[in-house]
Amino acid sequence: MSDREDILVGDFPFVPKQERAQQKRNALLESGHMLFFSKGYEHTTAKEIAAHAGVATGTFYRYFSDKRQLLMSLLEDKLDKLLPPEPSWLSCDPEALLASLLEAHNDRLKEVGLRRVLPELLPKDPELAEVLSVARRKIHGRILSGLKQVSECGLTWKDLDMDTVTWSIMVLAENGPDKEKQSGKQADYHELAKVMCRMVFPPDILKKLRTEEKSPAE
Amino acid sequence: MSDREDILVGDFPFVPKQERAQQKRNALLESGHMLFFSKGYEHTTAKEIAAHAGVATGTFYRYFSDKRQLLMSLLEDKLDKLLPPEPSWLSCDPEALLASLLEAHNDRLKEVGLRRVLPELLPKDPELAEVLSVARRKIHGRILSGLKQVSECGLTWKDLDMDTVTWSIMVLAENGPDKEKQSGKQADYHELAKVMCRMVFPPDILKKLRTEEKSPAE
Amino acid sequence: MSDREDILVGDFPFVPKQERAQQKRNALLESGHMLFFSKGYEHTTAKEIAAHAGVATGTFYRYFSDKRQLLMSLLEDKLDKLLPPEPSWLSCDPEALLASLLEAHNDRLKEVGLRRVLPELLPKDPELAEVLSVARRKIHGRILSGLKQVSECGLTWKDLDMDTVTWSIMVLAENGPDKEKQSGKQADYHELAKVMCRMVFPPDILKKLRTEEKSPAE
Amino acid sequence: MSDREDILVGDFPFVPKQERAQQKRNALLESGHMLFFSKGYEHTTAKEIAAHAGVATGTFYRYFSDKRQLLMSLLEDKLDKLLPPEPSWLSCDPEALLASLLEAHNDRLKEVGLRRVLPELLPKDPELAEVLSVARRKIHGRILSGLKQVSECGLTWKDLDMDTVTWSIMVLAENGPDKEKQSGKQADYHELAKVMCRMVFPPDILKKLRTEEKSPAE
DNA sequence: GATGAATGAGGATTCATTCAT
DNA sequence: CATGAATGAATCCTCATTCAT
Repeated sequence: MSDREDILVGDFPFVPKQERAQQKRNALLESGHMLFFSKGYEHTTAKEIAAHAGVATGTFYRYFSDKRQLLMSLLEDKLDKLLPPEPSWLSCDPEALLASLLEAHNDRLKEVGLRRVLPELLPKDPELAEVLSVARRKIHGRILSGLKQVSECGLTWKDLDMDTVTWSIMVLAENGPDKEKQSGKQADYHELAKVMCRMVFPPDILKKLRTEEKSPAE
Repeated sequence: MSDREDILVGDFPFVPKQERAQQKRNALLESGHMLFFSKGYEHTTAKEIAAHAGVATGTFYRYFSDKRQLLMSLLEDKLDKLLPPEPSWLSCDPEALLASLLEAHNDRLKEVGLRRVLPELLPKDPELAEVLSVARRKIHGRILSGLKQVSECGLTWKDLDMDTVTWSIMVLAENGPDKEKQSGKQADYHELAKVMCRMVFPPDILKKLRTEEKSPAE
Repeated sequence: MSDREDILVGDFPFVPKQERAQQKRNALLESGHMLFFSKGYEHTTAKEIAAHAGVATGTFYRYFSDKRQLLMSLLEDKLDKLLPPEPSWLSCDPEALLASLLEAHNDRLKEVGLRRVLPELLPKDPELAEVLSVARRKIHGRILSGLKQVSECGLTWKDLDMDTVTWSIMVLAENGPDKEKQSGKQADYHELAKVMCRMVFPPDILKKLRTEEKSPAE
Repeated sequence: MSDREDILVGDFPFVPKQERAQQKRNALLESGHMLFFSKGYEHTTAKEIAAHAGVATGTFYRYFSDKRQLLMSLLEDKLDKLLPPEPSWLSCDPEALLASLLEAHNDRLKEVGLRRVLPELLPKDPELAEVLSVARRKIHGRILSGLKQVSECGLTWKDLDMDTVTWSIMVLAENGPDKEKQSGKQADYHELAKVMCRMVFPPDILKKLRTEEKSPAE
């Protein structure tokens, strides 16, 4: 890939094997993702994935031991990207924070893509279930840790269990945007953020937080 | 079927054909339900359902044209039972009301059983999606109508959109109890009810409601 | 069946079992015939035959040991009816005779109905093949015997083998009328009769025969 | 593929994929042909065909979408080979000509092999019927065209319809040789040729034709 | 005798996975 | 390493036949 190499070898297969391989692997992952999402896991054949990725059927099995493993690789990829950033409610407008939390949902569209296939597999695949469970616990933990910070400052409802609140936020965020077609009635982002904030902050405190948040900027 | 006959023949095999047939049909529905729930739709074969119901493979096809049709029958059965009763927040302790709403979830265990298979099929089956969508709209409408009553009395938060609140309640109720295994962290009923109430009522009004509710009993 | 019985029992199930049974048996045969003809043997189910005959599935098996046996019964019925009458070429206009031979084909429509299913079964069923073979030999024999009469009078071509001629007539008659759709070009009855006569009689003899034939009537 | 290569590599497994595939496809066609012929279409399973061709069940479906398609391919193959050569009655002994026409029957054994399954399928499969009809029309046309030549020279019977004669020849040729088992009485080639000639030529003309035909050779 | 529900073997077809080239 | 043909187990579904009522 260095200049010299280019000069020496010209255009000859200069893409290192590794790189080519990675390309193929990724193409397969992409194809798998898209096809699993659009047709479901069982209805997607290895042949299709390979064809869609532009490789031969057999090649699929050079990169993945089987269909399931491709799915697992997909999960590893995606689950990491799902982890929301450690939220710090105090440093910004809480509603704005939730905006980002819900915006993270855009990337979560992909996860939902995976959620599409999970119900199909979870009961048959305890390992998969475990992987997923771990991921959700991680997310839960991160949200909870943020809530605890504000909670310790006495800024949250005293009578609500932060654990339950955390769980509620998570569930609402997960089911929010794209479930619209199922419910017929879609939740709008802004209103949803307000409802979530209400679960966390008493109205007066929230008002103060939103005001203060502007001050530091001054 | 007359009284006398009953006395004379007791329970002797006189069950009418129709009844026998219904029994079998139900056995198949039951088996389908359980197997779809525990193994997923795709992983359940007609043969298995039949075997589990104690009949031969061919018998399955006497009662259902195929797996999908069994699922649809299951849905028709269950969806009706899912409709929560029109809630009247004023006539009782709101938290108690939510208790019942969440308790209705026990029956909903079955629905959740179905929900288990729905994500697997919804994208592939627009008809199914429509059926489900109608059902959810019905539920949403019923909850919302209850909220509007209290809202018109000025008892709810003025700054929250009741539609969004309705949707949140529905989602939380749906995902509540049995998702525990996926989230690792389970929501406890009582706390969940409190959170839900907070989305609807300002704390002082809720207190009043709960107190008043006792008065009539006095 | 006696008068007295009629008087005694009035209108009560007075159709003797035997008669009722015969009716059903015939209904089944009819239905079998029609369905085998229109859908083929393999594609016709016992259930269909029964339904079409207005009886229950099980009843089918009271009258016939199985589907095949119904077919055999059908054959016995039909094959007899196929036997053409002993032809006597001298007693009438040969072409008129062939008219009747070919007209007998109208009734043979039914046989052709059977021919429809035969190719399907012959290779699997040597017994059936034998039955059919016997029938064809019978027909062949009868035609041949007629030809021999005129042949012995020296009225036929001397250089043709009557056996072959017989066979040709039979084949042409069998494949004649209704095969039209397959050949696209249909044979017309009258012309076909002329061709057949040419295989048997020299033109001058035929002319004489047709003239003489009128004389006796005078 | 150069000469040298051939010499060097000999017959080493260099058979191109295509060739191997063709081999298999042909094996399947062969097996299908033989089995359809010996057991009938309905009684032959895809599995059997595959087994007989020495491949696995699934392989069958790589080459043919289903049983029916294999049959259609068979037809395409065979029907072309069935077309008899344009006959020219004047250039040779008519009976010799018919010899060849009937000898073409050897290849027709195969077609008859197909005819074996056709009656089974024709009524159920209009497309198949059409294909066959076209083929028969072609054959009919070719025979007729030959007859017209001699007819225009005034060499044929004046009172017979050449169309009907054509049709008769075709039918006799088609049903000739292998129907023996059904009729019990088989037509012998030579005699059959004589009968056919009689349908076309008056005896004296035929004699002349056969004599003339020798002169040119002198 | 009649009924029709139940049976289960059997055929068509698909697809994950392997392996010779 | 890539290829894609081959495999054959597994599924869906049908239907001839039986048998309890």
